[in-house]
Amino acid sequence: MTDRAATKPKIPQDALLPRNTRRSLPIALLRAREALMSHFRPMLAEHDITEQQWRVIRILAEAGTVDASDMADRAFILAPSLTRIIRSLEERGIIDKAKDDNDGRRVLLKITPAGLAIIEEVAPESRLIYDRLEKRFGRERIELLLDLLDEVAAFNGND
Amino acid sequence: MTDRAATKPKIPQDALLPRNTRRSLPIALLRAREALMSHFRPMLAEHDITEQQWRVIRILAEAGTVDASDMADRAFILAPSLTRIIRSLEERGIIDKAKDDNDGRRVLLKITPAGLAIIEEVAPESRLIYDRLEKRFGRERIELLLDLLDEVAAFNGND
DNA sequence: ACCGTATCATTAACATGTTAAATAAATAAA
DNA sequence: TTTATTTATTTAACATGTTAATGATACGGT
Repeated sequence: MTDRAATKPKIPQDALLPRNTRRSLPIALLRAREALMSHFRPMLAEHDITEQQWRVIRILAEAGTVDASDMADRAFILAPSLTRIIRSLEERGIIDKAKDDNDGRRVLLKITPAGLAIIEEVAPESRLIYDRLEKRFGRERIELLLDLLDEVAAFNGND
Repeated sequence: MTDRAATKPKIPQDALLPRNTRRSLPIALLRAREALMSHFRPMLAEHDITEQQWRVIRILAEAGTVDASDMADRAFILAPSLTRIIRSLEERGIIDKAKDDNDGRRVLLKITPAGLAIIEEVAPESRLIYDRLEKRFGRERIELLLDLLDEVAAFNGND
C-alpha cells in the first residue's frame, strides 16, 4: 500500500514459516467478525451495553430463565467473564439473579423489564443491519458460511 | 441437552427479536476461531507467548522490519494493545524497537535471534495442525471459507 | 453418616479489547 | 516562518479473555 513497506525478510519464504498472514484462517475470522461488530457496537454503546452484555440479555429474552453454566455455553462467554457481566448487569437492574433452590451451586438469571426495554430499542436496528447483510450476500451464502463455520468449530485436531 | 433447560421465554418468538443465537454469525465466527486457537494456545503457552504476540513475531519473521502502524494493520491488533505487546516483547528480548530516522513518530520493529528461535520451534507444530485441518476439510473448502470471510470483512453496511 | 470426588461459581492475576484523551512529530496553510 | 491541522504512538480507564486456584455444594460409594 504505502512506500514504507516492510523490508529485509529475516527468513526465506520457505516451508519453515507458517502460511502467510494474509490467508490465515484465525485472522480472517477476526476480521470478518470485527467488520460485523463495528456496525453493532455504536448502537449498543448508546445504551451503555457491551457486545457480550447484549448477548446475555438477548439470550434471556429468547429463553426466559437460564442458569449461568447454560448461559456461558450459549453466549460463548467464559465463566470468569460471565461472573463479572452478571454482577454489572444486576447492579444496573437489567437482569435478576437468584440461587437455584434445587441446586445451591447454580445461579439462575432472568431479564427485568428494564432489560426488555433495551432489547426492544436495539432489536429493530440490529435486524436492519442483518437484513442489509443478507440482501448483500444472499441467504444461501450466509447459510453456507454458517455451515462451514460450524464444521470448523467441530474441528478437534484428532484427525 | 440437559433437563435444566431454559424455561418461560419472556418474549414470543416473533419478529421483534434478533435472529436466533444458534445461527448468529458473530457468535459462529467466535466459535470457529476458538476451536482453532484451542489447538494453538497450549503450544504457544509452552514458550510463554500469547496468540497476539505470536502474530507479531511471525509477521516480523515474514516481512523483516515493520513499523507499528503497519503491524497493527497486518496483525489486526489495536494500537493500544500493540503498544503493550511491543513493550513486553522488547523487555523479553524477542523483538527490537527503534525510532524511524525519517519520521520521528514512527516505531520500527524487528525480530531478534531469540525471536527467530521461537519461530523455529513453534512453526513446525503449527504447520502440522494446519495440515490436519486441510486434510479434514480439503484445500478448496478452506479457500472458499477464506473468500467468504473476506467478503464479510469488506461489508460496510452502506447500501 | 462419612469420605472422596466431581461440578458450579467465584476470585485472582495478567493480557488484550475498546474508546477517549494526551503527547509528539510531521505537514499544510497563512 | 509561524500557526493550525493531521498523523503516529502512547496513556488512561474500564470490560473481557485466559488460566489457575479457591470455596461451596452435590453426589457416589462405603
